[in-house]
Amino acid sequence: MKFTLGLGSRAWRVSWERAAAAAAGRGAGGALGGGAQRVSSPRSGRRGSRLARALPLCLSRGGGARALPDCAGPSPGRPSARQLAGPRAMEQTYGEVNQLGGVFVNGRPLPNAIRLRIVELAQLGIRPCDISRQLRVSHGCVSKILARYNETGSILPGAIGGSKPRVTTPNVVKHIRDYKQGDPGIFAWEIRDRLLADGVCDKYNVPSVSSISRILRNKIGSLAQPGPYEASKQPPSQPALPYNHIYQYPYPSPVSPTGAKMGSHPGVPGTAGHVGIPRSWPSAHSVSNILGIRTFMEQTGALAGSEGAAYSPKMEDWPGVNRTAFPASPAVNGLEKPALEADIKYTQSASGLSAVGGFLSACAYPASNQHGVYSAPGGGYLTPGPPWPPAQGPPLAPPGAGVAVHGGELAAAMAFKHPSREAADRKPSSPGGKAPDALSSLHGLPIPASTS
DNA sequence: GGCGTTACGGTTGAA
DNA sequence: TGTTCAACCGTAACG
Repeated sequence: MKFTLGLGSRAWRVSWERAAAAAAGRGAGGALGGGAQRVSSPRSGRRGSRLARALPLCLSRGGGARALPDCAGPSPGRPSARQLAGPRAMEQTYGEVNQLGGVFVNGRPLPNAIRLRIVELAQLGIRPCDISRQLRVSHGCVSKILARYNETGSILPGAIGGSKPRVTTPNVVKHIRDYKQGDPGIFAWEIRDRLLADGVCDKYNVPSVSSISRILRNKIGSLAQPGPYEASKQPPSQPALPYNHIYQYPYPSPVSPTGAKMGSHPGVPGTAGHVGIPRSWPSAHSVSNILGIRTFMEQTGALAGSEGAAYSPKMEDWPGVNRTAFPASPAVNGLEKPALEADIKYTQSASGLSAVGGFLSACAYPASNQHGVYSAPGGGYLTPGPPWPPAQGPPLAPPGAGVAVHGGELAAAMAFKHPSREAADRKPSSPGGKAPDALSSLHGLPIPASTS
C-alpha cells in the first residue's frame, strides 16, 4: 500500500509498509517506551547511525518497500528526492521515518495539526514523553514546540528562508546622518537613543550600536554628501516605523477571538490592538488565533473541503508564516486559509496503522499539496498501540475528521492559556493528575494517567 | 526514564 | 539564472 505525498512541486512517495515496519521493528506495542531500541552510538558517529538515514522511505515499482542501499552510505548528505536520477528517479522519492515510526520531512516543519496536537495534549496534562510517543514525534521536537508555545503562544514554525528585514532602512540612515551632521561628536549609542526617542525606530528595529557605527563608517563616511544609496533609493514616503508590524508582532489575546476571526484573511489587513511581545523576528500565531480563524472559516463555509486553489499550498506562502509575506499581510490574527487547510487536510487515523485503509480514503488530497506530505505520515504519527485513544472515549482524531480540532472546542480549551501565562501554568505538576475542567472535556478525551 | 540541549543534515527564500 | 547566505526545520544523541 502506498500513498503519495506532495511537497510543493515535489512528489513524495512513501511506503506505508516502510513506516509500519519501522514502527513494528521497535516493538509490537507501538509505543517506544517498552520495545523501542534506542539507536545509541557515540556522538561522534551518531549522524552516521541515524535510523532515518538507514531507513528512508523508498518505493519500488512493485509497491514493495525497500531501503535504498545508497541511503546509508557514508557520503555526506543523503540524496534527496531531487537528487535521485535514473530511470526510476520518479519512483524513488521518499520521506523519512524517525525512530518512533513517525514520518517526517527533513528540513520541513511538522504540520500545524501535529503541532497543535502536541500543545493540546500537553495542556491536557500529558507528558511530553508520552506526546512524543503518541504522535511519533521526537521528544526534542515536542520539547521545542512546547517551549516555543509557552514562550510565544504560537504553535507555528518560524519563518523559513529569506532574510530579515533590514533595520538600516534609508530613513534610518538619513536620520543617522542628520544626527551626525548636527553633532559630529555624537556617539553611536547616542544616535541609537535618539532614533528611539524620535520614534524613527522602536526597540525592536533600532539598529545596534555596531550597526550604527558601520553606517557611520560606510554609508555616511565623511558626512559631506549623501551617498548615492540614500539619494537614489530612499523612498519618497518612508514610514517612520516600517517594520513595526513585524517587530511588534503580536499575538491575540485568547479571550478575544473576535479579532481573530476577522483577522488576516488573505487580503484583509490585520487589526492592531494586540500586545506586542519582545520577540524580534519570527512569526507567531496563537492556538486560539488559529482556531479563531478556523471558526471564521467554518462560518464562511470555507472549510467545506474546498481546495482553495487561490492559496498556496505551501505553508511558507501563508502570510504570517512566511517572512516574506509579513509586510503584505500582517496576519497578526492568525492563519489564513491555507494554514487552516493544513490542519484540516492533515488527517490522522486514530487507529493508526491498523486503519491505513480508512486513512487513505480520507486522504485523497492532491499530491501537489504540500500538506499531503503530512497527511499521509499523519497516521504514522499516531501510535497504533492499543491504549490510545482510550477505548472508553472518543478517539483523538476520528478517521476522516483529521487531527484538526474543532475550533470552538479547542478555542475554549485553550482560552485559559494566556500569553502571559506563568511558568506554573505550563505543565501540571503531576502529569497524570487532573487537568483543568475546561480541558477535561476537550474532544471528550479523558485525561489519561501517566503511562509510566 | 524524562527532558533540556545541541550537532547535524536538510529546506527555504532573499540578496 | 545560478549562487550564497542565513534563517528555519526535526531528528538523534548526549548529559
